[in-house]
Amino acid sequence: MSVPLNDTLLAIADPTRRAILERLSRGEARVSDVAAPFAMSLAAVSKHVAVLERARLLRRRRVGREQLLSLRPGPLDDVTRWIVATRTCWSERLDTLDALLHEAASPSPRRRKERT
Amino acid sequence: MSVPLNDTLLAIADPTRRAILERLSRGEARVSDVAAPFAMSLAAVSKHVAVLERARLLRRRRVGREQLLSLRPGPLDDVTRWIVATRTCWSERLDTLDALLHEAASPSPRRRKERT
DNA sequence: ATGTTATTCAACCCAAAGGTTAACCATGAG
DNA sequence: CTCATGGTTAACCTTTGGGTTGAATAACAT
Repeated sequence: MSVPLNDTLLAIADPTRRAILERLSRGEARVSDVAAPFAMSLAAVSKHVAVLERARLLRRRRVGREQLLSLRPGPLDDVTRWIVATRTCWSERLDTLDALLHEAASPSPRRRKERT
Repeated sequence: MSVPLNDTLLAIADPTRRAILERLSRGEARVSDVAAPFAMSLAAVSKHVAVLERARLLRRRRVGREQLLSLRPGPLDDVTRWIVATRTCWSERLDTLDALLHEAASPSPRRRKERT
């Protein structure tokens, strides 16, 4: 039942939805509450909430005719994991090492317009 | 010179672009190299690279007629920061705390008054 | 000079995303 | 029952995003 990374990223790659999550990070709220700060229709916010729900980033709890939304940050961990994995795998140090090797190995430096 | 969080998230919210970044995390590569694994035109990949470049997630280094691309993971840190900030602010423990309080404090939890 | 390689650019196409309004369900209040 | 409240759904519109192809640019090889 784990959520595809892409769904998670698509979900948070929108300012409105991030604001919703931030709001929920300060406690439960109804859809209307969450919608209040935005200059858009309730229907639009409802759609955003649906996207976040499909991405398992929030949970709905029906209480009578209202629905209390609460944050479910679990899927965000996969994002963090991807970032960590991508940014630390070889990359940087090896990058600079590579640059050093290139400089050292090439006797004829073409032009040094390159900026680092 | 910092990049808007939204640009960073939009940039990595695409499987092709993530694959490009993963490729670059294993070292520099030319656009053609990066394009090879994909079943799409070079022009399409070139556009993806442009998106990543605008998001400051990679750097281009012109060497003759080729362009060496290398990872620039800096902006990803802002993503991590946002995730940490969002997921740790109140939320979880308070969620469970809230649940506990409801269970413990109200033997007959009819409803919570919130008439606004 | 001519051609080849590496890459971008321009003009399109199509699908998806984000928004709107209006109609539609539920539930709680009177 | 009736009505207002809270929210979703449906139909629609417009903008954006990802893809294509074909021509353009730029550097190197011959």
